[in-house]
Amino acid sequence: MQNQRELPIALRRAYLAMHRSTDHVFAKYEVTADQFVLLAALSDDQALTQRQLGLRISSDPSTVRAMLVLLEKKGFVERKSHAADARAKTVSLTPAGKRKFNQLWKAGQKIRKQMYSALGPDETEQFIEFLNRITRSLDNNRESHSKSHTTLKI
Amino acid sequence: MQNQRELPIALRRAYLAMHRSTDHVFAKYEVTADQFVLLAALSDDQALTQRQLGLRISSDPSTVRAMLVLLEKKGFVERKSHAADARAKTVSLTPAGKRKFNQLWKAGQKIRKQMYSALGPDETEQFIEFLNRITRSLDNNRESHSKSHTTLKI
DNA sequence: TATTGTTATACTCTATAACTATA
DNA sequence: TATAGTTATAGAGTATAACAATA
Repeated sequence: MQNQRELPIALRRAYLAMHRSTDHVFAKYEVTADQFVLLAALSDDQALTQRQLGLRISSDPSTVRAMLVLLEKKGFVERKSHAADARAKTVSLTPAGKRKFNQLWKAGQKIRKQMYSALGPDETEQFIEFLNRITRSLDNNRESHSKSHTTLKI
Repeated sequence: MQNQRELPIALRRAYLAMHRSTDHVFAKYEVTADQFVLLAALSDDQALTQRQLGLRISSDPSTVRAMLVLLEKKGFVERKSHAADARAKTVSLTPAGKRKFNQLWKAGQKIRKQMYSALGPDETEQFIEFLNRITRSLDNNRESHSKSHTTLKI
């Protein structure tokens, strides 16, 4: 184990560089990088419950709600009560939300290209695997703190 | 270039996992993960100016100031006017700040160990290099937007 | 003229705890 | 009893723009 600081610092720097570049590019579309991540999660599926959405984007229920309220105001998402479970709400993109997501996807192209071109194809694959291993190693940690290991059926 | 979402998402997840685990562990010490990063930057050197500190921890001048105000209130850092440059201020750890940093360093040991043990020694080195390449590829982008390329003499 | 830092301000994300309604 | 989501509340980090003092 080399210098014990290097890895965390490098991870932080890379993430922040990505996050801020993204925020910067998306500023004129009036959407944050985090909101984009939320829209992207919804663009995959027809609809998700708030809880599912929170798991996808690694955010708290109350954080998810705060974000949804902002995005609802802008008209990009809509919430309906879930057909089968009256406690739950399903979240989905509005047509305007889909258009916005497509815009953002294009606007973000340059950044993604920069990131991918920093690594060769094999390296990219390996890099992603490393990231996922890091994530798993830390998630194992948090399991012992969280209550429900049950309903992770995403 | 495979699925264009995978890399950014994996990077985000890994960073957030690290950041939140760290925040969680440090909560009882009443220091955030970001504040820890600032203290760590100061623990290397005798003193830094606020501007230098901002470059180290990838933060805005006004963000740095906000963080320093909080840490000053807790008695962990002190600011003095710079001997040679009356505009600048030098920031350094107080004795209490050094003690706190040492505490935090120990408290964070488990998380660092988890991260490093997810990768072998060679993999770790490679992973850090990949991260740095990603960072550089994005920083090149931002150069064109920022004013001063001159004084990056850290 | 350029740079260091401050101030005022505002916004997003985050988190906790108590709560309602439903399962 | 457990779960989905809300509410109230608070705090941290972030960023911008105008500013004073100094280089």
